[in-house]
Amino acid sequence: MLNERRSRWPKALHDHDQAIGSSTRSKPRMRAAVSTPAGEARRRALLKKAEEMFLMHGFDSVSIDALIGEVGGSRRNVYDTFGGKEGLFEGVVSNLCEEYVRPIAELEIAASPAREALIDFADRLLTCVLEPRALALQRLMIAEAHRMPRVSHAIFSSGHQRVSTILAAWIVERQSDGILRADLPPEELADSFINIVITGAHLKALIGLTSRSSEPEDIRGIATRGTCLFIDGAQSGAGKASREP
Amino acid sequence: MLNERRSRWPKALHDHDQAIGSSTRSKPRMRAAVSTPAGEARRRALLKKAEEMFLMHGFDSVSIDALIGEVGGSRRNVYDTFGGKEGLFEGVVSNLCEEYVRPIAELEIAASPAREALIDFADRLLTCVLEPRALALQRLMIAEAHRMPRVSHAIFSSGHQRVSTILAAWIVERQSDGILRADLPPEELADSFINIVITGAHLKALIGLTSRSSEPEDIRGIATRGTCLFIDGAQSGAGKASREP
DNA sequence: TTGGTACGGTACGGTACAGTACCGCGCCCT
DNA sequence: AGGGCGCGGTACTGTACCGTACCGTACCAA
Repeated sequence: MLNERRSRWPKALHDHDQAIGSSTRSKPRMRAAVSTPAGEARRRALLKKAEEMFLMHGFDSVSIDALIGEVGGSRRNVYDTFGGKEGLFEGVVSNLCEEYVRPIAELEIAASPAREALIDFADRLLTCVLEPRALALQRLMIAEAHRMPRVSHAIFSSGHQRVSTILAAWIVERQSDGILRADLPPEELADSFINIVITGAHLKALIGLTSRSSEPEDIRGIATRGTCLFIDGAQSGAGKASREP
Repeated sequence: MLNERRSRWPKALHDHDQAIGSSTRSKPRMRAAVSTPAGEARRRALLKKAEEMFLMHGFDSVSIDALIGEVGGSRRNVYDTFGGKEGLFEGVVSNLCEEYVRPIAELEIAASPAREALIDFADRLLTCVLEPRALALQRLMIAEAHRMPRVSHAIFSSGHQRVSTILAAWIVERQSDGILRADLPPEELADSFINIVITGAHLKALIGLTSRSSEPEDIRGIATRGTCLFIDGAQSGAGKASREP
């Protein structure tokens, strides 16, 4: 039916790995996990190069032969270390996700002044999101969503959820300070802010439509302009003529 | 090196197709273009099924055998009619692009009242963009951007450019009416509007993060809320405290 | 009727890849 | 020093697919 390489792969290596040292048969050549420091170094080298190649070309277009040709070593080693191509891919994606999500989860917003705090927040968030590796990872997740739907979903929603929560908490306080209008729920304001400031540039960059953004000054400009418009619409006292029950 | 099936394909069929009926040699079995009405019907059936399968699974994961298995006929016919798998793909994508871009290019905005006109515009635009087939096409373009960068680029930029132009023209008039603030360039306001109202939902839908949007009432809600915030920030008289030279 | 044409079915050639088996070398530990 | 283990290199097996060649058949026109 469909191409979908995976259909050819046997379920080996993980269905009957009850014992390693017992060796009831001769020697099934089932090498143990990484032990040697040299092995660990090779493992890291494989991961590093595989990461680069997967990010650049996607899962299907990278063959283990090509990887071996770049980083050296033998195919056998890849299978023993990662359990196959998918295992390698999962290792790569796992590392990348952690690397991508951490700085976003650690973002904070200064309490005041509101405008500068928001601009700064948007600036740092945009910088995280528009990082070339981050963009490549997200393209990879979109392209390979059918292969790992859970992870693909998680990486986007966790990032967005986290940011939205941080921002909504900050907005609640600004609302009680009387700085931001209180007639809109903080979650909606947070999402609007993200949409205004982040998502446009994000989508353009994902698609590759952007000419040369992701330069720090461009990011600063996007953050500043978006924040201004948002504050004008969200500050206390706005909404006199445009809201209806 | 890399998988990239295309590297195996010869350049045939389009490099030396000077004459069809001349047949200086015996019979190279180069069948003519579609002539029979039955042939046309089969051609359309092939396009239709190929479109569905490409949209669902992407280029690489659809084999001509699978297509033939679904729609009947022989592989030979596909090669004679479309000149190979890539020709078939281009035909599919070409049809889809036209179908996708036309309603967007035909969008218009009522002159007034501003709020309702914007909401209505956003509503119709969102409806176009969030159409399941449109989303599938865009995912396909993202996934296959390396195969047809020109088309992939064009479909996004033409849509965005067109919308931005329409909107900017409308904004200019509202600015001269004194309804919208005139201290910001209309293009910037137009892009901000698109970001607020369209892009967030668009990106979420592309990624598949959205739970059940693209229902008409959801789209209406997104359009309404986004437009309200935009108008509050963009209407004349806003920006008293947040802009700086 | 007869010849040609359009088309379906099958087989073939060629390529690429995943995963496995086997051989042999060098290093480390005992 | 010696044996085992880790590991690289190569060959092999099996699968999938693209593109083409060949053959047989149904249908249409002269």
